[in-house]
Amino acid sequence: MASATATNGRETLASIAYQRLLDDIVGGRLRPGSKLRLQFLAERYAVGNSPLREALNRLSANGMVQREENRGFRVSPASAEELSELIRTRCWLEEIALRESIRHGDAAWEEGVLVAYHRLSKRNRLSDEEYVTFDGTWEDLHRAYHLSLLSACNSSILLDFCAQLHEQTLRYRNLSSMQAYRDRHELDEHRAIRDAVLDRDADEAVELLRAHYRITGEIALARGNLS
Amino acid sequence: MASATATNGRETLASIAYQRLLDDIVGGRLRPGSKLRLQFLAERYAVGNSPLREALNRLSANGMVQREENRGFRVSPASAEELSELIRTRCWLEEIALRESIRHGDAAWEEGVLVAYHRLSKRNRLSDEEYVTFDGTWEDLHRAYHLSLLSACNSSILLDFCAQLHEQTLRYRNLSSMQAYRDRHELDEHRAIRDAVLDRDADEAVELLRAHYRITGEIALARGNLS
DNA sequence: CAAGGAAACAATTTCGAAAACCGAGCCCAC
DNA sequence: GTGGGCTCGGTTTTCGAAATTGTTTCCTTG
Repeated sequence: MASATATNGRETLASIAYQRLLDDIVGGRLRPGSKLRLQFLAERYAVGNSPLREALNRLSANGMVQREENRGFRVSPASAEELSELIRTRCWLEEIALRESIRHGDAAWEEGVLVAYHRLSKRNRLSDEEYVTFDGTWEDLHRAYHLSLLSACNSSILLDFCAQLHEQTLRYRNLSSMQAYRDRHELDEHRAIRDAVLDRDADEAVELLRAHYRITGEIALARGNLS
Repeated sequence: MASATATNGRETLASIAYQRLLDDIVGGRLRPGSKLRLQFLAERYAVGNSPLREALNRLSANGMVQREENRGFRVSPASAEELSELIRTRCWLEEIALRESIRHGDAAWEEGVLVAYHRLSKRNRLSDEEYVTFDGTWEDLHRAYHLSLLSACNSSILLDFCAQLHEQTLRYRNLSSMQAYRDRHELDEHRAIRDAVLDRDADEAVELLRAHYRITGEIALARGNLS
C-alpha cells in the first residue's frame, strides 16, 4: 500500500503493529469512529507505546485513522456519503488506469492478468480448508487481480492511489453483512473483465469494471451497518 | 494535505516537526535521497526523538520520505522519470476534478475561484516587502488558487490526491534553478484558466491547465539538478 | 593475499517514566 | 441558579536511556 516503504529483512514492531491495525480496521473488528486508546492497543497487540504511535501516524496519513491533536486517535468514521464518494472516485481513477494499461500493456502484463485471474478462480472454487497455499487469502488474491489489471498504466503513483481506494472500499465491504454477497457471482464478473481486457476492448472493460464497483457499492450501502 | 487530521488548539511537537520537515523537503533544503539522521534532525528542529519519528512516519506514508526497516529514513529520491510520471498523473486527476467542478460548482465556488485568483495576482505584482499579509506566501496562495479550481468536484478524496501531487511537483519546481522561471508569465496562464473556468468551458479550461503543467514540467526537467 | 569472523562503533528502534494536556466534577462567589 | 475557576483522574505526548540492529574495522586463518 505504501510505495515509499521497502520492507527489509527483519521486521520492526512498528510495522507489525501497522499491519495488524490495518487488518483489524479493514476487517471491521475495530469499528468506525471508535476511540483507539493506546493502553488498549498495547495489550491487544503486545507492543509498546512507541511502535504503536508510529503505526497510528502512518495510518493517519492515508486516511484509515483520524488524529486529533492532544486527543489521540480514532478509527475513521464510515458513512454512506463517504462510501459513494469512494466508489465514484475509484471509478474515475481506475478508468484511467485501465485504459492506459490496455493501451500500453505488453505480453508480460497480459500473462500477469491471466495468472492473477487463475489463482483467484481456483481459490474461489475450493474452500479454505482444501486450498492450502502460500498465495494468501481470497482478499489478497482479489486485490492482486484487480491491481494486475491496472499494473501497466505506467504510473506507480496512480497505482498506489488505486490500492488505497481498494483498501478503503474493502473496509466497507467487510462492514456490511457478508450474507449480502451470497447471490453475487463475482467470478463471472471478474472473468468478463479479464476477457475484455485481454481483447484490448477498453470501452467494454471499463464499463464492466465500473458496473462491478457499482454493484459492490450498492450491496454495501443496502445492507451495511456503518457505525 | 492530510484530510484525516483535525488540527486542534494546541499544536504538538510532532506536528511542528512534520510541518518543518515538509517545508524543508519541498523547499529543497533537504536534498533528495539524503539520509535523515535522527540526531541531526533533533538538533536542527530542537525536538526530541519521538515526535521526529512520528513526523517521519507520516511523511513516509505520503511519499515524501522513504523508510527502510532498521535503516532509518531518507528523503525520497527525485528523478526525471518520476517527475514526468508525476505530471502525467496530475494531468489525469486534475482533468477529472476540473470537469466535475465546472459541472457541479455553484456560485460560492465561482466566487472562491475569483477571490483566490485575486489574492494571487495581488501578491504577484507586489514584492515580499511591500505585501505584508496573513494570507501566506506566494506558494500558499498559488496552492489555494489551484485547489479552489477543483474544490467543487464533490470528492474530498480526489481533492486530497491532487493536493499531494501539487506538493510533490512543487518540490521539483524548487529543486530546479529559480532563474528558469524568469521568463514565465504564470499570471497570464492563471488568468486564462480562471476565465475559461468561469465561462464553464470545460474543454478549454482542461487544455489550458494541462498546458500549464506541461510547461512547468518541461522547465523543471530542462533546468533541474535533481540530486 | 583473500576470505571469514569477532569486536567495536554508529545508528535505529523500543521501553518505561515523566510531563503536559483534556474533560469532568466540584466548590464558591455573585 | 448560574457561571467561573480549581482540582483530580485518565489519557496523550514527550523525554532519556536501554536494547537491538546494521556497519565498519581489524585480526586471524587458510
